[in-house]
Amino acid sequence: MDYNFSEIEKKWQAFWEENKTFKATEDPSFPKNRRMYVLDMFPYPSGSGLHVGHPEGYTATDIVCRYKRMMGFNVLHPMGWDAFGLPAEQYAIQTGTHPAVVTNKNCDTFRRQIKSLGLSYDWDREINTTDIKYYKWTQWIFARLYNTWFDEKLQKGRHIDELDIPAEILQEGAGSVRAYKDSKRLAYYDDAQVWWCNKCKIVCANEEILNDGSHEKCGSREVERRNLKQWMLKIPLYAERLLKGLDELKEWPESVKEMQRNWIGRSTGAEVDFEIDGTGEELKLKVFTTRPDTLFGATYMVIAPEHELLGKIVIPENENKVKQYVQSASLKSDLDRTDLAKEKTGVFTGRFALNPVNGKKIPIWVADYVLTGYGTGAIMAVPAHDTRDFEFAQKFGLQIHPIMDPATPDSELRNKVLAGEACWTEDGVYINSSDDARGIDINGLNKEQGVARITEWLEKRGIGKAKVNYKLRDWLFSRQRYWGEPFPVIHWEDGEISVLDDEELPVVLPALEKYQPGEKGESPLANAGEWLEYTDTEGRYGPKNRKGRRETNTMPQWAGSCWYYLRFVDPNNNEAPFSAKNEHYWMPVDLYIGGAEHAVLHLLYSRFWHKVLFDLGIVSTNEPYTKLFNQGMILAFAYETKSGSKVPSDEVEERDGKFWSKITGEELLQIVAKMSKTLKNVVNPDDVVKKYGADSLRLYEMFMGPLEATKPWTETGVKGVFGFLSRVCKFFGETSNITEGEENPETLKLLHQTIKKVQSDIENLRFNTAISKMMEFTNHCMKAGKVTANTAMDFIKCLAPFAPHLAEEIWHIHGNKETLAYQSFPEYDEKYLVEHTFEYPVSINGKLRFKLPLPVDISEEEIRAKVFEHETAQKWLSGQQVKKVIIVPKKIINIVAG
RNA sequence: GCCGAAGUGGCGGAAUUGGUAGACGCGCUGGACUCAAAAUCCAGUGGUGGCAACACUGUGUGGGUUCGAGUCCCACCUUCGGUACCA
Repeated sequence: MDYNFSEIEKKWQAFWEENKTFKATEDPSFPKNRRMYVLDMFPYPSGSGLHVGHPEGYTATDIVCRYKRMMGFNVLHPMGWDAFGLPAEQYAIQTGTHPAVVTNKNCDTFRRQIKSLGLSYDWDREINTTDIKYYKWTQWIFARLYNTWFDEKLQKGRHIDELDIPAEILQEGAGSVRAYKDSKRLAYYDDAQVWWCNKCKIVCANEEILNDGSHEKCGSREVERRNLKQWMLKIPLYAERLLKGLDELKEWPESVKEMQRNWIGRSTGAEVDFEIDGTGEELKLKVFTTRPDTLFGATYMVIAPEHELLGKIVIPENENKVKQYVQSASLKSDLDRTDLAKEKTGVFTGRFALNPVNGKKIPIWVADYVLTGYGTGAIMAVPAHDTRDFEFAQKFGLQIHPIMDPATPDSELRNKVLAGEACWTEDGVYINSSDDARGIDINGLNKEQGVARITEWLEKRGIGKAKVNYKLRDWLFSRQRYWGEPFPVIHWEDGEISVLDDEELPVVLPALEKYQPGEKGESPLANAGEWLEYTDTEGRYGPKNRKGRRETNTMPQWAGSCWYYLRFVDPNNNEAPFSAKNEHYWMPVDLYIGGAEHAVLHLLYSRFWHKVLFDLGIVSTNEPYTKLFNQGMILAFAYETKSGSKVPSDEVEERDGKFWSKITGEELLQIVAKMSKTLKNVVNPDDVVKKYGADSLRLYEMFMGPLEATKPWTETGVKGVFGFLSRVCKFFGETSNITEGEENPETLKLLHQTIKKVQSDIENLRFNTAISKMMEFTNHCMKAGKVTANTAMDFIKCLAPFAPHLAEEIWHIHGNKETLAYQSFPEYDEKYLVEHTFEYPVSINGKLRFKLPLPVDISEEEIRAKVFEHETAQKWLSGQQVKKVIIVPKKIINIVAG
């Protein structure tokens, strides 16, 4: 039979759609361990459509789903759109088109393209984060976050109504109670630092700020950090839970867990208060340190340029200098600060602090190597035992006071450290670390003992305490954009804030005439006229007829993707985000596949929301995703000149295995690079489907290499698997190749090997080797000429998850009426896999000399005898003495002689 | 700098986890079919030497452990990804 893929694929896609073959139902007859929820990271539907990178993960999950259905599982496999995002909004600014129009168009393209690949999604569950029926529930979840506080003792989020209000707060009245509650909520509204472009008058993202401190879009250097009122989420409160939870995730890649651990960045140490000298007030500077044991070596302090006490600390004479420094620091991008890493900057405030362990006066500096977002925004500097402090002290001629005798055999290094000429951060024995008057002495102790002793002393004196610190910061959860979920929030004219009751949801995005940002960098929603106004006619949130203004910020793109996996279990529910029944039925997600770029942020944010929902009893599992897998990136060949400049792929021609520029005639180098518009090396799946069919595309994506590897796309590779499918079609699609009676034992053995290999490779997501085994089997069958119907059908079932269209077609050619999708996957029988002989490789002194087929059940004695009988063995052993014979049954024979 | 992953034919990649290196596919070479080409089919294909049998050599580099190392250990080199002064 000719392989008419386009006809076959059209036919079966229509069949599956008409028959709703892949519709998932909450059928109670499947026990929990026979249900499977397989999820892809849903895409942002960009205007350029799918590229061949998308179907890689989608094909992998599809193979697993189709296989699991054949294994008798009830499978949930949904798809949707993460459709809020900046490009649609920018298009709206330029053209005045509502972003929803563009978004829907893009979704249509994505849907059409994905459907053309024959992926077995249940399209009745399609969701879209920009759908009002969806984002109503995103707002609902935000309201839950707002109304939750974190009980440190129970390590659990609880409803704000369960918060105990201290008696003194109660006494102060309703205002204080409200403020107290607000200070405990997981979501809060406060000043936060954002990048601000003075020219564009808008807030910009970190990535828009270039290395030289200029704004990517307008090129001006008029960018600075500004404080703006923002919504923030207190994710650090869940740091410990998020960290511990990683240990339970046995089926997550270790590398992803490691990245999340580093991101959370737990470190233990102490907070210490330093008195500030001579301000006339009782001012204290709080620092966090992981090395409280080195307090005796603290010779100066550094505070961040943004530190709130800076104004009070600076002495009048230094004010100008410091102001200038702070100003220049605010103009630096993070990368700029980094570039200056080797060249540390800072200025002296003119003020001194008192070292609590010995009362010595130490200068307070301001420097941008101290960050306001980490710890307390201030450090004690111990140049003798901290590399950065050492560099800084050397540059500015600050005192270096060693307090630890290094435990090192390198006496030169040791002497340098003791002379204050080198820095030592490892363990050793303390020196110069006692103060009789204050009753503290750690001389002679080691690091571990020193940390414990000093921390205990600080706590007893009430000037410090042991403290766990996290790198993880509060999550800035608002954007000054139109195309995002509106916050269900009212700002009252009296300054109070309310989150709307559930009955008032959704807050629908109003249509606008113009999508330009509002005055002072506000979201375009600030132009929404009447929509902005809110009057509390019923007195729901306070006094009757109080007037307010709606929140004009919107939520970031993360919001919709933080919980979409939950909506899929019950996507059309209008009463709740999802029913408990369906949540119990499907959750947690059994397999989650997506790109490695989401290893930290998306996965951490979504675990955070999930844990809050778990604490509130809204979901039943502690973690959302049982097994996670990161697919690798698909790259494409690109070309560059000798000098390294890139040449678009359509300006390249190949001659004699070399590459030449069509324009300059210069010889070019072939390199492997990310697909990009500028390199013109983007491969569109539509073209591949048209030329070779969806089954070939699917198969090639999987055959290229291991799923997790990054690998380059080649069209000749697609041709290769296309050839394979054509042979399959030609041989198995032809009923005259089917024979009656017993199957040939060789074929039967290879068939059962194939079944076994395909099965275990799918379970382990190693699709490339499964495919090569099927190729081997097909090659064998074509040589054999004929196979039995059983053999052919078992093989077609193995192929079905990979190339479902062709498999269905062949299945039906052989007279079957039902869809192949729910036929049971063949079982292999060990009895066909048993080998009766084994061809032993025989090595002499580790070098392979000959091969010797032997029955597997003979004794070592017999093997020995047979080996020494062999003429090649005699040749190599003549004149040698045999010292040892190693026989590993069914593996190898090695003779040691000399 | 630090963390992580990886270096195997001309190319993408296999290798039962310490036991025959190069499965499978691409490419290439030769042959069949054809007036010819494409397609298809058959055979060969790590390198060096040899008509061949065969021998030597070979998994980034240099050491080591072992009867035996692509796989384990030590040092180094290269590439890719992540990260940015984290106190």
